[in-house]
Amino acid sequence: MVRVRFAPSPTGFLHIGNARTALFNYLFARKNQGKFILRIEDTDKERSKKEYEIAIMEDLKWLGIEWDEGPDIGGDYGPYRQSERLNIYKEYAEKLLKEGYVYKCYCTKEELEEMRKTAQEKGLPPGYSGKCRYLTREKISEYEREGREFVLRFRVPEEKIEINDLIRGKVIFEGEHLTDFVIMKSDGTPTFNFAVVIDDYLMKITHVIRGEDHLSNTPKHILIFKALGVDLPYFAHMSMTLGPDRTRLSKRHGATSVRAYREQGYLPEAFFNYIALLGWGTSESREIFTKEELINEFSIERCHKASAVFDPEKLLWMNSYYIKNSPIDRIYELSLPFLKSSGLINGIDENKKEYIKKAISLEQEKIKTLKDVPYLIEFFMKEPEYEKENFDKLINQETKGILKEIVEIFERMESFKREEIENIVREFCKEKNYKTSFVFHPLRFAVSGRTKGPDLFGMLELLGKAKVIERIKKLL
RNA sequence: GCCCCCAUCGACUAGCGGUCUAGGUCACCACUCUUUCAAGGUGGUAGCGCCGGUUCGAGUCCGGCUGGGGGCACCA
Repeated sequence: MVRVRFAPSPTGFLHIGNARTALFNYLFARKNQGKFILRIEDTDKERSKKEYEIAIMEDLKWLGIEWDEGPDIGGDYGPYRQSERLNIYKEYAEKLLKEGYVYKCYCTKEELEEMRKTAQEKGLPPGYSGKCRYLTREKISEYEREGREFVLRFRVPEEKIEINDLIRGKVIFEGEHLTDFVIMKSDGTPTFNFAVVIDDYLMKITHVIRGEDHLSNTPKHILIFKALGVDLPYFAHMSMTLGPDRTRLSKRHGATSVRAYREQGYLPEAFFNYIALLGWGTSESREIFTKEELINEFSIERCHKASAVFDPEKLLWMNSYYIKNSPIDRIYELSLPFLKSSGLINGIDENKKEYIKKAISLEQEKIKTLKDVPYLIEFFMKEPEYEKENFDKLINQETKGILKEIVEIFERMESFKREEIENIVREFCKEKNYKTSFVFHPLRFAVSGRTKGPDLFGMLELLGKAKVIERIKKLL
């Protein structure tokens, strides 16, 4: 049984790069009929916030990434919040201490700082020198008497460590480049490197799929797995998500949280689809996939080794593509929050529902994000404002005359259907020998206050005879 | 500084030794459709980082260089 996990730390909103990691794990789990587990890595007490934990879960759900085990729904291998597993880490740390895999280190911040400096000068990694590795009994009791705090460090052996990465193949690290690292902090909480291993082991994780930034940490994890005497999971280190300047995508690059895109009016399925294409692709370079298709097509072997630049432009295109191809009911529902916050509508007015839906559908092909909707249909809901520049360009004695005649024609019409309006207006142009555009443009402007907009006749029909006539007359 | 990973159009990618005069998508440009704006259609600009090898033959295999990224914390 495949078991994978996504383990975010709740120090901010769900980041695009993390969302992609979650997605790949999710796809892999579903593809293999396995379990997808959500674990919250909140051992950093300073930066972890409950509200971010909630936000991350909300955004995952919004994306359609649902988990089988997690802090909110539980599971057989809980708890799923690291802050609630502290005694577990302590237990295993003591076991490793007893067995000699780790030792107590009493070094102070200053001593460590000094060590880093000299190590750097010697061309060694800026890590730990092993000072406390073989302390004498006397020295230990002396430190204890002083009341010095200690951390637990892993005794790194000088041996080759080999990773068989599912994406990268064989990766070899020389043990000598690793220095003794901390597994338990002086406050009794585990470090990330220790907690992941304990959790992955106890939660029976079979495949560790995570970002490439963890590749260099993996030797440490392997060392701990070995010290524990347990089997290694499979490792798969996926490429990073970069900003346009090819550095790791971060706040500097603007909107990098899933939440921001959600609030900007992106559809979850568009975001889901786009992000799957970052560092992964099919042999046909297909672009559009449903969630089910993605689950079907996904394979870890097709994951790219090279990192991928996040391209908001392409996401925008994909979003508009999904909007164009979604049923109007869905677009309507998704647009409601945006219509409300723009003040265009208050509650859900059932009477207006069909009207709004039609308005949206007239503009559907033009919507790039849901946030565009209020502006695009605004003039269907309230009186237009006439911009002076266009007014001067389009409304003059001659066009006023034309509009007057049009009003008269409209007034004589019994019904006011798109086809009829178009026929009658075109006929009018022909009779009077006007170029159609010479009539259409002022007409559009008169009823909508805009020079751009949806299909003119569809717009007139939806607005309705009375409204159309009223608006034109008001202008004359 | 040391270690690790990576390298096809501006971006995402297809390509797993000959079928590549390197294909698709976004963006860009032109044309087209048209009542505006879009959308759509058609076409176009643009790429195998460099140097050596291996081979009858290299984008594809190997090595080096260069370039980019990541890691080396009592952050995760």
